[in-house]
Amino acid sequence: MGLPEERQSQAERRTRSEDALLDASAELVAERGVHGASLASIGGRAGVSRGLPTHHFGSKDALLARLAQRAQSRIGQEMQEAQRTRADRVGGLTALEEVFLAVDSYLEMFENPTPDQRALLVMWGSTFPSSASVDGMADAERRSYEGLSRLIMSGQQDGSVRSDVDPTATAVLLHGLMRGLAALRLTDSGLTDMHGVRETCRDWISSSLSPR
Amino acid sequence: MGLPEERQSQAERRTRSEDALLDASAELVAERGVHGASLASIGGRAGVSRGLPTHHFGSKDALLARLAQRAQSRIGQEMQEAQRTRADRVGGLTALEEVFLAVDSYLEMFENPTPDQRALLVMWGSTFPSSASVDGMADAERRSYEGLSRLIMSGQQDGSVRSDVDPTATAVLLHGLMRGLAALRLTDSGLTDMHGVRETCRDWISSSLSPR
Amino acid sequence: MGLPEERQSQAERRTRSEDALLDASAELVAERGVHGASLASIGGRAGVSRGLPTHHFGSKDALLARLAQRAQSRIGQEMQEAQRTRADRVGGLTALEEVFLAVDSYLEMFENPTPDQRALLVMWGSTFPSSASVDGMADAERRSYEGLSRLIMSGQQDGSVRSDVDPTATAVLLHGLMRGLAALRLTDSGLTDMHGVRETCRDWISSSLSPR
Amino acid sequence: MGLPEERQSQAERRTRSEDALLDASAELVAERGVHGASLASIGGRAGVSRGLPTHHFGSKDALLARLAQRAQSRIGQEMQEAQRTRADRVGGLTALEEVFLAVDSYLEMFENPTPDQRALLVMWGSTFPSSASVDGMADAERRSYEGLSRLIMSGQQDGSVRSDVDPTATAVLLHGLMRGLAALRLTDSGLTDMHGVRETCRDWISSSLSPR
DNA sequence: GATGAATGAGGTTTCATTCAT
DNA sequence: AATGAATGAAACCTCATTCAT
Repeated sequence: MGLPEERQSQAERRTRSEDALLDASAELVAERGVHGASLASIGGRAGVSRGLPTHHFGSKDALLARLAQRAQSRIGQEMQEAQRTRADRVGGLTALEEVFLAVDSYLEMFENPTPDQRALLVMWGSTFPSSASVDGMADAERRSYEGLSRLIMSGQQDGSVRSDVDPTATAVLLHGLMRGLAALRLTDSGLTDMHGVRETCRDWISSSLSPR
Repeated sequence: MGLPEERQSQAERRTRSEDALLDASAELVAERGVHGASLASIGGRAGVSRGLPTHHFGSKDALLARLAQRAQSRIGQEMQEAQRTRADRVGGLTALEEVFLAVDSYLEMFENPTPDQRALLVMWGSTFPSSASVDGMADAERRSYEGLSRLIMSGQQDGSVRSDVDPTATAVLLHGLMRGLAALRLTDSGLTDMHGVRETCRDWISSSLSPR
Repeated sequence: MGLPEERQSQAERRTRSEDALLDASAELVAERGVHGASLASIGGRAGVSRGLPTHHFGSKDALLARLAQRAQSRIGQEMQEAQRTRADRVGGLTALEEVFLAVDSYLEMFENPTPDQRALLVMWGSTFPSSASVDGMADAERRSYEGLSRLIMSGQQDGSVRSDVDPTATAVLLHGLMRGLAALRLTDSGLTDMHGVRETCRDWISSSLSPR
Repeated sequence: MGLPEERQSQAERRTRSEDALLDASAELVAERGVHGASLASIGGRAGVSRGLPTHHFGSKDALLARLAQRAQSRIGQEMQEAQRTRADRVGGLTALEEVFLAVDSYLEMFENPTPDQRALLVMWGSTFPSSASVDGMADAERRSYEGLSRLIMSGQQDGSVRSDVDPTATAVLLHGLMRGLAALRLTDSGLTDMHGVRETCRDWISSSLSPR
């Protein structure tokens, strides 16, 4: 009620198109990389015309930025979901347990990554050249690292993390570990024992951060 | 003696040309990425003609493969050098100390990476898409991971590494950690405290792998 | 009275929309040229939808033709106005005085041209290529030239113009002079002394056409 | 002698290509306008590939600038030629006679304009929009107008031009007249009596500038 | 009457590669 | 061995136009 039906229909059509385009983009970026995913191929895979991607998003950069944004927000939701599920089961979580869970649920995703997740990592890889960037990527990376840093500091306050670790360096290390492992998983599909790696991760975090 | 001088200088000139081209390639790949480094720009940066890169290497893929190869071998040499230097100073190294050193000297490189080192990581980033590859990259990655794995197993034999760790999973973890941290350094030039991260790394390895 | 009020307001709204679109078109054609003025930008500048220009005028060519027509008719009215004003002040005008006035009032317009006037000249400039045309432009140009020609002939009859001038060639000359000077004014906004040029024009016409 | 033959051949080939491309550009700009002359069509008309125009000139703007430059220099040469021929015949020319000749030889060109000449005028027409320009056009126009202005002043010194005319305003007027008449010739190919117009021009200049 | 989603042709530009010199 | 002229495919983007709402 409120809006005339036609309006809704137009908006719906637009939303549907955009979602289809972002889905297609995610697949193609995951398969062929940022550069290999041409706007024409994206249109084709989405079942629309070659010109629609530009028409809707204005430019390829804008499309990629939107894709990154969507993937980041979905990953964030999934990780919050994992936190909530776990908290419901075992009651309150210590900060250290939250660190565990953050790393572990991230790695779990990459056992069977969705196109969005793969695409996001591919886009991350495409930002290694010094003059390259994907809009919104740097910010999201910083947020991720800062979140870890805060978590560690609050762990030092609630006693679940040793007080003599450097929160900043530790956050960088965890961040690098997560991205690096996820990337290895993408490049080496023969890396089947991701599960064992996740366990080892947990042990490392425990032995390095738990109070003796 | 042996070859006529003229011949020698021909070969020398060729070698010099190739090195200049690879140097230029490394810089440009580091700056603009694999795709952004055009053969024409490589020729230009090397101070030679547009056609020479193709003439020498046959194709862009071949040039990139050669660049990857050179960078890998240089990095390998530098790491062996570090091992040797250290061994000379303190006598024999335990396997665990070799692991320390492998990770630490790798991270040290990326405090001030050469164009070769940056380029190699950029090329690694460009292999994240499922259908992408740089010739020789996958093999080198596997060798790196297998070397770590062997090192850990020999550490379990010489007693410097706890016997209950999984060598495979641990090698993957270390490998991912190295690549991930190096990549973070490239993407976030504000990441100034790489030194602190290296120390934290040593602590993690120690508390996770040393016998209690 | 007559039409129901609703009908009238519908028609009025349509007229207002069209005028707004033509105003926007004039501005954009003056700024960016015939090709640079896209239908979408015209809709945007007029504060309506992207689709309305096509909806109202059917095609871009038709819109441009309407714009040309409106601008021509406005310019014609303004010049007639000038004639009438002058005639009221000094009584009857000789044909030579009418020629003076035609040229002078045209040039006066281009001291501070309206978007319509600029746009019309821009459209004239876009007809220089041999295969180009703007509907209605050629006819209007011919009418302008023929009017001048007739004026000169009637000047020869009323004695205000020398009898040995060629009316046709003179009309062409005057026509070219008007367009050329207006165009210079558009391309060289530093051409500040249009006023002096107008005076010089009057002198030229006088010394070339007045009986000795 | 001097350069090795191969070098010459390469350079020759390049020169030939560029000339062919500029010739084709002139034709197509004259026919279809600056915008209608696509790089692909230029390549096609020149009998080379679609990509060559950009390859040689870098961009469409650069190509147009080169075309304008070539046309301007050719026109300049042709007008100097006319001056020289005339001076040889009748001995020294007064400044007023040089003005005559400048205007007359320019108009003579446009009785049967070459593609270069047509193209240059078409490019001039494409600069009427306020945000449009062709590199080098504005400068050339200013030089043309300044040359006329200087000519008139020197006519006032040698006594061939009346001392009470304003050299600046007169130069503007002549410049506008030349451009305007040439443009009329282009737009109205039915304007057959260009010859009569040229004579009328001479009379106007004479009666307006000659001392009484 | 009006909107704006969608199409697809066409434009400029970049670039790896081929080849004559 | 080396140059650079030439090709042609493919990329991104703009835009007039069509059409469902």
